Amino acid sequence: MNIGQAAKASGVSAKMIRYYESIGLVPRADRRDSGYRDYGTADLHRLGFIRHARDLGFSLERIKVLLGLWSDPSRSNANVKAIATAHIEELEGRARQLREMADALRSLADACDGDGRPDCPIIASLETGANVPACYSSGATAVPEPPAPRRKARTGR
Amino acid sequence: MNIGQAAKASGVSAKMIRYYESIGLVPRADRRDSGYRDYGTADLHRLGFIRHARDLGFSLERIKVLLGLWSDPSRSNANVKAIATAHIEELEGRARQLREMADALRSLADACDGDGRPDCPIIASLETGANVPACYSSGATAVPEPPAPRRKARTGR
DNA sequence: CTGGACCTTCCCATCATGGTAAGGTCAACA
DNA sequence: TGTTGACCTTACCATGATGGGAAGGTCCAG
Repeated sequence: MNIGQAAKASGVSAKMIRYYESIGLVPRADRRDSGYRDYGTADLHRLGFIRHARDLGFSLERIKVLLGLWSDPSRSNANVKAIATAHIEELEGRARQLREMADALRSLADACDGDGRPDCPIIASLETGANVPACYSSGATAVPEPPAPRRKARTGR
Repeated sequence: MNIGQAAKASGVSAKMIRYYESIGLVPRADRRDSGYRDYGTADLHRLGFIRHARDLGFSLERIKVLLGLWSDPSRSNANVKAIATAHIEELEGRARQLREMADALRSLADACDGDGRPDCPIIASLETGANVPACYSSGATAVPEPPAPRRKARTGR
């Protein structure tokens, strides 16, 4: 089976299949005399596994671990569950963050008339930072230089 | 004010300030004789605006537009609101997708005993794709070759 | 005058994916 | 048989937003 066929069958693009091979996520494929890669059902199975894991948002790094567990007949489902749980928390954290942003922005948008005049609470909040969640801890204008480590703090100049 | 000072005051790293300048998001900073960039309150204000927009998840591309509207005294708040609304939908879409993944994975994890044996519904679902949301439309094994465009469909070789 | 905190530019890495270009292979059809 | 065009190969570049580091210049307090 050519790489294009494998791609269609597995839902992983040919480009990605080659990439996965290059980073060692899948073993080097068999080659025909022409140099074409040749895939069998075991390869398809593995590619499908990878695609499903990607569909669940797993990073390739973690998928590598999952593949190892998959092919380990003496694996512990506790290990698998631990990886899954960690990943769930990451997903939920990211989702929460996005939701926070969306909520904050929606309340700003709700306060905006959108009647064509320049007056706009959205712009105003971007100016001042009011009602903006500051996801990256910001620091900046908020904290007044916490423990002041040992930086020279070159005063303005 | 040096770039480091501006970074601390605005919450945007020096690295990013230079990058924003290089892509034209902020105007080229004034330079002192030494070649050092020199920032004033207007610059800080602009950097703060950018940071707040980033905190709301706006892309630099969209922030460029928002900055244009910000500095346009005859802007229409309808334009601003439209950008915000589009962005809210994007954020919610992404959040929904992450949440879907998390939910799907959580139900798999809940079905996994985690008792140390190899038996694992998480691994099983990754193999078969059952209960995996297939966020990228997958196609693959699901659809039976939709309208079959006009591809030769090299049957397996 | 020296040390070290700061600045400059330039390049590289991330993560997963897509695009393109230059060239080789394969099968179907005239 | 030759042509056609769908397919394959490798290699390189791009994305978006950010961080890291190197090599070298500037500034100021002690």
